[in-house]
Amino acid sequence: MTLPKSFFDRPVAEVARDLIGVTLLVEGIGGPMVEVEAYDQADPASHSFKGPTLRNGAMFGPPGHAYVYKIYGIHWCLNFVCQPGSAVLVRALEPRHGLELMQERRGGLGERQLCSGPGKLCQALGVDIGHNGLPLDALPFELLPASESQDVATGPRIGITKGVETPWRFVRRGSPFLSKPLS
DNA sequence: AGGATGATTGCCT
DNA sequence: GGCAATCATCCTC
Repeated sequence: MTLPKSFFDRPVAEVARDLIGVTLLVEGIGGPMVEVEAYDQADPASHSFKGPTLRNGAMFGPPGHAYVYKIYGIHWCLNFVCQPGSAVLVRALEPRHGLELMQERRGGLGERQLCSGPGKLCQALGVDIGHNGLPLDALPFELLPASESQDVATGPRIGITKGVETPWRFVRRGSPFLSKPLS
């Protein structure tokens, strides 16, 4: 069964860690997540740091919904809203379901390059602003718990200039599908 | 009303 | 390793 909204109504770093290994499907396309990052309102790197705005509105809505935004005018990024002002950015997953469609959307690339980054993942899964605010416990989303315990490692988040000291990047240790090695 | 900027990616040297 | 692409949002005047 797909994860209930209550799964997200917890401290964001805890949710982020527990999401490693959880299978994310959008219209049946996706696979187990191997890299996520946590952001909360006290965090200067977070979109929610300065309070609600038009863009980040979903981050202040109820837990268990999607927050989608466009970055650099080009790429979409998918987040899972947790407690108010906090969310988990989905950065990479292991392509397992719907490989053919993912490759078509991404331009016929190898498996390693299909979902190894937040923008790539959204392109491969067909996520865009139309998904902003949608509940995560209903179609087109499915979130299926991992069947085995996961070897999770943490490190500094990618691509931020503030809040760099908060080690809220969570990865499946040794996964070949990360956006970057842990370092 | 105008300008700086970004939780990125891919192409070029 | 360096940098351009591309634009809605947000902040300042």
